[in-house]
Amino acid sequence: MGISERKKREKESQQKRRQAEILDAAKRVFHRKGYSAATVDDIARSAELSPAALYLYFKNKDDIYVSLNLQLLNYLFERLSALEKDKGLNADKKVEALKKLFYDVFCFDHLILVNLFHLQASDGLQNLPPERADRLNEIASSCLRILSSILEEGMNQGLFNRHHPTALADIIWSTFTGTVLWEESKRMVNPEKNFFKETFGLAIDLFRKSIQAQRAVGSSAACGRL
Amino acid sequence: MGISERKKREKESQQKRRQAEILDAAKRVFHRKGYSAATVDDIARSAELSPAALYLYFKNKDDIYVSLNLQLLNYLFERLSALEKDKGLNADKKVEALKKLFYDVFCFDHLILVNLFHLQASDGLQNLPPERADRLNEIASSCLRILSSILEEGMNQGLFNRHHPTALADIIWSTFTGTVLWEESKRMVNPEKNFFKETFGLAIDLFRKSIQAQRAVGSSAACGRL
DNA sequence: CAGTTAAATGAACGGCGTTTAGCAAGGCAG
DNA sequence: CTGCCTTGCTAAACGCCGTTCATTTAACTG
Repeated sequence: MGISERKKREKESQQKRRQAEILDAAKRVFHRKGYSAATVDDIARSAELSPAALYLYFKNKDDIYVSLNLQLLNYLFERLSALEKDKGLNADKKVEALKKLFYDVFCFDHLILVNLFHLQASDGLQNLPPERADRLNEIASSCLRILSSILEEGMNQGLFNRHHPTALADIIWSTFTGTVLWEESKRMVNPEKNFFKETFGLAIDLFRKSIQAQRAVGSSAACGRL
Repeated sequence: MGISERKKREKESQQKRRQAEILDAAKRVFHRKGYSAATVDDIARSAELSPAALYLYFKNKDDIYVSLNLQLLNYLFERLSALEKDKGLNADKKVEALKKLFYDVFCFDHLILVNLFHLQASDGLQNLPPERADRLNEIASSCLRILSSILEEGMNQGLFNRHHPTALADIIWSTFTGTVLWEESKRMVNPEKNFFKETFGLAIDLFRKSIQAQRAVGSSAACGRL
């Protein structure tokens, strides 16, 4: 039984390795050709497998694609978790740290990121294995939850004016999403320019300023939500 | 010659009418099924034409789609133009008016809007007739230009702190894009909820507050109470 | 060596965007 | 009316691509 155990383990790890190989190949192809132009044949060839083989490890093309997105969301989640737990920073500093954090996520793989957002509100999520769709939603809302808890922390510390934390988190996320898409779109005309870092950095700076409680000038402190 | 002129005119207007009919039919289908699920057959059936007939009036499916988006962008452009020229509002009030303006654009056709943004940074724009692609870029950058000129006006009036106007315009546009996508994405889980107006309104309020020159913060603006 | 299982494939299927060759109807000259 | 041309449209076919299935190959077991 020890032997059959080992075999089972080896089999599983072998399968995971294949999956990872396919994902790597897919990533290369998606990079080169974009989502819709990349064919399953391309991915298969890049992975040195037959197209049919991919369907032993993924349900369909979208599934491959979403799996790549999950890698990226996982990275985002890890970074956000670490930031949330960081005792050395107050909430305001944490918001400032979002500049670098999201920039790193952007650098992690900005092409995948663009298509993640495309997927976000599209109809492409309907024929996914439900387990994968659930995981996607779960991790996305975890990230949002962390954001809003950081903001709430700031309000409780008296650093930020009171607003609905969820709404603020939505705004941060929307700004991130929109900036990635818009800057990427501009890059299709001017491929060499990349202003994501500057634009998003400025957006976060303005955002911080707009929610910071101003102790000296009393009037703004009364700002309430809704 | 008068006769052949008239015939020519009649023919052209007849063609335009067909185009408009097709676009209306396409709009209905895209609404019902979304972009990728909608087939050319669906659109043709809805327009009571054969699929092949559509290709007499549009280059391909994407072309039909982009033409719909152009209608929407035109609407946005008209509204922005009117706002820019409005003598009754100072720059700060104009920025505040963006809340309603963008909300109206959202209401104009939020499903088309979502897909406009999908298209924005995707590879779907490569096989368009260049005339259409140019028009798309042209109108989009016109809108951005108006935004940034409103902001610059505010800076010159001493209402706003100095920033790169283009960067600020990008931020507004990105926030709009991102909010539409994110709220639409949330609506796929909870179809009855729609927080676009509130979220985007708050985002604009915060944005205004963050760029307002301190002195000028009089009665009108200060806190983003909705 | 036979039997079983796992991994992978080649070939085919079906949907869909697109193209092409050709048809029907109306105008117009003779 | 007849033959011909133009205009607007279509039926059928093409080709690409995602996906599936029957089959093969290889490895392991007893």
